[in-house]
Amino acid sequence: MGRRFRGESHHKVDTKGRVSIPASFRRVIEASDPNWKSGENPELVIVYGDHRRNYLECYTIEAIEEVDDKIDALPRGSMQRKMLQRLFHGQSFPTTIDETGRLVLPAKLRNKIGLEKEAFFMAAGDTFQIWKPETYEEEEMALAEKWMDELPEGFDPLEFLDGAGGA
Amino acid sequence: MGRRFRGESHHKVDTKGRVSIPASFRRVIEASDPNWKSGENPELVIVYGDHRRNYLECYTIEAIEEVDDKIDALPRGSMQRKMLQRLFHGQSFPTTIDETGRLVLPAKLRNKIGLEKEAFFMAAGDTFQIWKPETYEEEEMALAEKWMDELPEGFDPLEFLDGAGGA
DNA sequence: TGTCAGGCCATGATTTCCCATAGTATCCCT
DNA sequence: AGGGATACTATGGGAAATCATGGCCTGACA
Repeated sequence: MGRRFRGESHHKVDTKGRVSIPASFRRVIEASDPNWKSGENPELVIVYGDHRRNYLECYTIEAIEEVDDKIDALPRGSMQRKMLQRLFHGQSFPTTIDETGRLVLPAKLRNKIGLEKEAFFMAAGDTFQIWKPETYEEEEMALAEKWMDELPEGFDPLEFLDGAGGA
Repeated sequence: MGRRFRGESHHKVDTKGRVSIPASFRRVIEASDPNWKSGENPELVIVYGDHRRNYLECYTIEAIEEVDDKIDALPRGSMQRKMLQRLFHGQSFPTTIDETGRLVLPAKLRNKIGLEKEAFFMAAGDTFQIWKPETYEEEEMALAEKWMDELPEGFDPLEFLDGAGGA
């Protein structure tokens, strides 16, 4: 995996669905697009998934190619392959970052996650996610809190770094 | 493999069987037709298969040539070769995309998959599929749901990317 | 001579492209 | 360290191009 995304931030979404993406993310996207040359618009792939997923996951070209290769390696006709193809080939949207550093989210994608005036960006390793801010706060924060609460008293999540237990 | 198809969408089918195909698919079809020149109509091959198949699978020229080569490599007279020839040479229909970006599906093909007013397009790697929307939702989604339900609790299909087990 | 398919034009809706502005961070020079 | 000059960031607006779709016209064929 090349460079990683880091950080989180909020950005305005205009009436045409345009959103600036965090400047630091741009560097990673450029570096992870094998065809990108300075002055051009780097590509990326947005995977939106089925109705159960309420955020958009953005893959760099390198990241999505890695996924594609793994899919190609699965037996043709297998259910696993079919499902992953549906998700990564069907329920995805290839796009580019324009010269002003913006991404255009078509109405279909905005509606899917209920995006309106503002978007929340969150880094997740070699991908990043776009959330409707309210959804993120309500659902994800609640989930994370719940999970943390279930940990044994005095347990520091950092311990997971070294492979401590837990499902 | 050249560029991949990505995305899914719905399009109207008019009384003559004309359907717009997703603009992004056109770019891939053009790029994957070795004879295509800007301003001309790119070619592709629709494989419809036997009565058991209820969708149309569309191959770019490059993709179908790859298939043809593989068939040619099989022993003449072998059953496999015969079957694949029937499927890919017999039960298929070469066509082009017209200048307004539409494909014409002959009545025979529309009837075969029950296509009426609307068609559902779904990318699948180096091919894409055309479904009657209802068929797709009912049959495929049901299959998928069933399959997902049978997975162990808390199992994320993404784990298949890394070769996790399961039939 | 009615029907049907193919080719061509028409139109509204999106999307893309290009330009504009204000605010911040950065740099550089003395 | 001051003080601009410069570069980059975040956002907006309008014009132009493209898309999806419908309708018409015409020639072929029965």
